[in-house]
Amino acid sequence: MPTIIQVAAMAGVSTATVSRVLSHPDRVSETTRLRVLEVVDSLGYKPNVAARTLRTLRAAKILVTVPDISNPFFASVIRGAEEAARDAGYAVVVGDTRHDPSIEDQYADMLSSREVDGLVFLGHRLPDNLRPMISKQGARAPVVNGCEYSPDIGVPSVHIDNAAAGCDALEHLVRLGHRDIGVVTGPHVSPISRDRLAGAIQAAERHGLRDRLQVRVGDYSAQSAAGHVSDLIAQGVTGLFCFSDEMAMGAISAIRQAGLSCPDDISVIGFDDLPLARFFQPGLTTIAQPKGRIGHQAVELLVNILRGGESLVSQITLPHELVIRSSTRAIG
Amino acid sequence: MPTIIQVAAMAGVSTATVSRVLSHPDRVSETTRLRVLEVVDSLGYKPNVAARTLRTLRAAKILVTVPDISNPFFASVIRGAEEAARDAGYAVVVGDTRHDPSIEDQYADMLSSREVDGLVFLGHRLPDNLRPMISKQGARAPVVNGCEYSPDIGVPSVHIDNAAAGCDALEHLVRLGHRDIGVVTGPHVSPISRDRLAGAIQAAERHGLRDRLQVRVGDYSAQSAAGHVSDLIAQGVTGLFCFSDEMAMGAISAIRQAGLSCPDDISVIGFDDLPLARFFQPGLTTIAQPKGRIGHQAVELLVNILRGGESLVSQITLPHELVIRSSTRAIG
DNA sequence: CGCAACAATGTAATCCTTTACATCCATATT
DNA sequence: AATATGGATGTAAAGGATTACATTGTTGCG
Repeated sequence: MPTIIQVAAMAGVSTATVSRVLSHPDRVSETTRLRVLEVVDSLGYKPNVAARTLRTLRAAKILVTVPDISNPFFASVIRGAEEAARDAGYAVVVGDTRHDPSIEDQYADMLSSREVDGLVFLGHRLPDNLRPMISKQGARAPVVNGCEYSPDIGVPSVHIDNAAAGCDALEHLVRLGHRDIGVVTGPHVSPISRDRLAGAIQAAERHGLRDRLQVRVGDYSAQSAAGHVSDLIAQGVTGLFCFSDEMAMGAISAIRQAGLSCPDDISVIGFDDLPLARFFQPGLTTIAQPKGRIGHQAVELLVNILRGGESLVSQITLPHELVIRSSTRAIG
Repeated sequence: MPTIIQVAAMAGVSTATVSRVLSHPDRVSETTRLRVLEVVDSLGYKPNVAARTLRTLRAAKILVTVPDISNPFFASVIRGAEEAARDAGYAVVVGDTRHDPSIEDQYADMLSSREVDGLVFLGHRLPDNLRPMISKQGARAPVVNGCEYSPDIGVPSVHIDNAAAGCDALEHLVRLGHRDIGVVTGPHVSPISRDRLAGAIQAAERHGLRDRLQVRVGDYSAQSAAGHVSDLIAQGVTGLFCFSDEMAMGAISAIRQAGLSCPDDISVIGFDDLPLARFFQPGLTTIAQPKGRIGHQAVELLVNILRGGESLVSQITLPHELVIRSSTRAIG
C-alpha cells in the first residue's frame, strides 16, 4: 500500500504538497497539482484514514444505533440518516442493540474512543456511559435521539407528535362509529408508547369512552398483538388501535384465525405506514411517520452540533398523517 | 479527553505499561495493573482508536454494503453479520448503495483507505475499484460476497442453491396440479435470479411445461410484480412464482384488485420467507433462506481471511426450505 | 532598479498508541 | 557466591497524514 511519502518522492515534491493537492487543491499550482494527481492515480494511492483521523480529530463517521434492525421502520429511518450523512461527508456505522443495554453501552463507547464523531440513537434509553458526557457538554454533546424522545435526558431529538397521532387514530375509529375500542401499546418503558396512549385516552375521554377502552401491552411485534386478540374479541371490541403496523398485521391475522373478519367485524388501525402496509390484505389504515425525514433530520442536527453550529434546536417535531385504507370501516 | 500519557503520569508508570495493562494484562504485575486501572477509571480514559489503528493496521471494522437497506431480507442478513462481527471483535459499517454503482465504489474506497478491514457485499456487482485488489491478492483479498454469487468475479461467497430452490418452487406448483405457471424474476443482471429461473425452467421442462411457462421480469419490489399480474391473468396462469416475498405480496394484492382470489383462483409462491410472510393474508408459501446464517457465515469467512486463515473455502452453500402456507393450493 | 507582497513549496512538529529492544532486579541454580 | 534466568518496566521508534511556520521565487510598484 503506497503512502504519501512514496507519492511525494515519485512526484518530486514534499508530502505537504501532496497533502495539499488532495485537501486544498487551490493552494497548489496547476502544474504540480496535475503531476501529483497523476502519480496518485498510477500508484492507486488512498490516504490512510486512521492517520488522518488521528491528526484532524475527525473520524468522518456517525454511529446510528437501533434497537432492532430487522424492523422495517428503522430500516427506513436508517436510510434517511445514511443519505444525510453521505451528503455531509460522513459514513454511517449501524449498531443493532437488540434492546440490550450492554450492547448499547458497547456501541456508545465508540463515541468515547473517538471511533465515530457522533451518535444518533433510535430508542428511548440513553446509554449509561454517555451520562457524564451529556451532563458535562450539555447540548453540545454530539448525541441526538431519533423517534423516541425523553424530555428528561436532555438530548436533542427528532420525532412526531405521538400524543396527537394517538388521538387522531382513536378519533378515526370513533368517527366510524366504534365505541368499544381496544389499544395494543408498546412496552411501558417506551415514552412514545406512553404518549400515544395518553393521546388515545384523552380522545376517548372526550367522547365519554374512557371506561370502555381496553388497553393491552405489546412489544411492537406481530406476535405480541396476536396474543391479545382473542381476549379483546371476548370483550366485544370492534375497533383496534395497534401502536405498530407489525402488530396490526399480527392482530388481523389472529382475527381471521378466530373466524372473524377485518374490517367486517373488527376495524384495525396501525402505526408507521411500513412500505408493505398498502399491500397487506386488507390495506392497512395507519398513522404514517416520515421515516426517512426523521433519520435525515436527526443526522442534520448532529452534523450541526459537530460543526459547532449554534442552532441549539433541541426538539424537532415532524408531521404525521392518517392514511386511510381498508382495514377500518364504519360500524354496522 | 485524557491520553495515555496523562494516565501514565498520574499512575507513575510509562505509557508502555499503561498500554500493556489494557491490551496484555498478563504481562503486568498485579499491583501496577490495579493502580493503572484505577487511574484509567477515574480519568475515564478510552484509548484513541485512530492512533491504535494507525499503529496496528487494524481498524476492527467490517463494511457490509447492501443494495437496499429497506428490504427486510437484507436487514436480517445484516443482523446475522453484525452478530458474527461483534463476536469476532469487529464493528459493522453498513452502506446502502441503492443499486448505484458510484455509491458502491465510494464505499469500496473505505477498504482501500483502510477505514475498514474487510468488505461483505450483498449484491452481484463487484465494485470496479476493487478489481485490482482482487486480481492481485486473489482469495486472500478481504472481500466476501453474500446472497448473490458470480463465479466469474473470483470472490468467496455464501448463498443458497438458487437453481435447486427455483426448481423446488416450481415442482410444488406442479405437484398441486398447476400447468399454466407464471414466473416473476429479478433483474437479468442478477445471477441469483438467473439461477432461480434456470432451475424453474428445468423443472418445467421435466414436466413438459416449458412452453406454457410465462416469464416476466421484475425488480424484487411489490410494485414491479403487481404490474405484471393483469397480463398474466390474461394468459390464463393459475400458479405464480415470484422471486421475492415482496413481489408475491404485490402480486396477491393485484390479483385481489382484479377481482380474483389467491389461492382460490391463483396460487402464489414467494421467496425469502420474510418475518411478515406468515402474517400476510393468505399466509405466504415461500422458499425460506437462512438469512441470518448467510450474514453470519459471510462475516466468518471474512474474518478467517483477515486472520490469514488458510481455509480458502470459497463457496458456501446453505440449505433452503420450502415453507408451505396458504397462498398455494391444489388446482380445483 | 530595489523592495514589498504574495504565491508556491518545503521543513518538521504533532496527533496517540503500540511494541521491539534495553534495562533492572529478584530468584533459582550450581 | 557468582551467574543464569526470567519477570516487570522503561525508552524510543515507528505508523501516515496534516499544518504552522519558514523559505524561496515572482511579480508589481515606486
